[in-house]
Amino acid sequence: MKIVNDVRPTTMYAALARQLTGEIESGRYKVGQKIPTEAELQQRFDVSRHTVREALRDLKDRGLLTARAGIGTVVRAKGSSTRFMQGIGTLKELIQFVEATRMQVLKRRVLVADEDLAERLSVKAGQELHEAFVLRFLPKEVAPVASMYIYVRAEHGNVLDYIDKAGQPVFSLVEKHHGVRIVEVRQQIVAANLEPSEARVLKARTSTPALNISRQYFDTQDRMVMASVGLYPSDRFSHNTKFRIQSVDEKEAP
Amino acid sequence: MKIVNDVRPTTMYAALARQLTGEIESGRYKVGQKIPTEAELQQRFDVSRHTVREALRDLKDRGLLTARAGIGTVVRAKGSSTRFMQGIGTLKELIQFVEATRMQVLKRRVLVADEDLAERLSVKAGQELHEAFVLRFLPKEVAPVASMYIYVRAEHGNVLDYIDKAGQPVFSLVEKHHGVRIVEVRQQIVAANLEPSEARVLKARTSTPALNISRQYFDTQDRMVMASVGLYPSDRFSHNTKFRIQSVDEKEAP
DNA sequence: GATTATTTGTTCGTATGTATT
DNA sequence: CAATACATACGAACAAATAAT
Repeated sequence: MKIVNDVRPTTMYAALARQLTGEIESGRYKVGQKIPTEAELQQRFDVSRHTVREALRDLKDRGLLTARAGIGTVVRAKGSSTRFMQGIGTLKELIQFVEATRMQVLKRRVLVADEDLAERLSVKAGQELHEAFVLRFLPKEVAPVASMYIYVRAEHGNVLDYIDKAGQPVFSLVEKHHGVRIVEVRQQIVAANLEPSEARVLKARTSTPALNISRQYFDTQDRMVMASVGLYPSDRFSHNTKFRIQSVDEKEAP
Repeated sequence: MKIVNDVRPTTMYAALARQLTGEIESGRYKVGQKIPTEAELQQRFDVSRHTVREALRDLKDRGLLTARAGIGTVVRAKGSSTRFMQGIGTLKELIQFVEATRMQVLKRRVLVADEDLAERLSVKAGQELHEAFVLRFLPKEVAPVASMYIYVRAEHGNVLDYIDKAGQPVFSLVEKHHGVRIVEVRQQIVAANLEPSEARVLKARTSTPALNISRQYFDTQDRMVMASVGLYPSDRFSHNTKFRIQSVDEKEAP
């Protein structure tokens, strides 16, 4: 089992992005201040302007920088601590949610994805999958916060043996046990009404409104590694997000 | 190149992105299938490869495409306008959503927030507010994607005169007209069932499940500047978020 | 299994446009 | 009007991943 916690950048713009991120976090460039121009960065790191722009694009996408023609590129926020629009903090929330709840496995089975399921989980039809049907509970509650189906590929099926014991998200179990790295998570939220059978296991009334939250986890090869489809009754769960923005208009000098 | 929508792109890659989006939505390229190679697109539209890649990058960012070296570029999802409107997980998406829909104002009134509303909107009870009840439509659709109540403080009430004309988010109208700066957005999603009256204006069936999405916009003084409470029927709207995970270098402050 | 062709990914160079000072 | 700085767009070349021979 090989854990590739590969932090060393593989491309030049990734390296540059990392370097700049560090300089922002370390306070060399402060929030509200301008960073050097593209031309200056180009000289300083001896790369082409295109490479500089790719790196800057990365930081912009992550909400750390904003650029305006004629002005320059301004630090919008400094990394890790705050939450940004890109969902960086949302993943942390996801992990926190998992760690704050306990899980009870009700059913297990092995199945082959038909057209419909394959479509919903972003796998090819015919893919063999292991499925677990679980309930999630808050610490002292008797009624579950959510019911959910969890799917992993057949070759990773054994992780489902541990999911109710390890107090960590299923996706990190797969990462640790099988050396894959999750790189992207896609989440879809739709509204639903509880069917009688669903209401029963959730100890809720039939046709209570609920959030249907599906998540799919992808590795570096864009392969679906894990998926979950959950029902969260509206009286027990709400989905909250907070975006911090800083629209840049002007700034006082230091 | 024929552009159907009333939003005219300002740059070539934006035009190309729009064109490709349309071809995916119209079913010319289906989910799971490959689109033409970059070289072919370059020829077909007579632009440089750089321009093609910028357009493809846009679609990838919006989750419609995924590309892999050696394989090609594959349609991952067929975007918005057919059935689902993509939801808002980032500020960029919020602005895109607003620009892609048109707004119809049904009612206006002035009111004073009682305990309950004040609580829900994060203002003090007694605050005077201007309210607009609006519908949001996708281009060419007759049934609205959403109904929503929009609230602004009394001193900014006049912006509600422009919200159906300016093709921009209400919060940026407030920013421009009154010189405030929105710094934080809080969003809450809960599941709901449509009441008969709500179903009527939305042209939907009663007790259709729907997402109830509330957003509150705060300025630098942490003052609620604007708020909205919307109902999004589940057959017309889903809330999609994508987060990319990068190496968690996990160094803690002492 | 090795080689080759195909396709996206990265990197360089250059020029022009647009917004701001 | 001129200088500055980012935005867009053209061109070219090689690398890396994959599929086909």
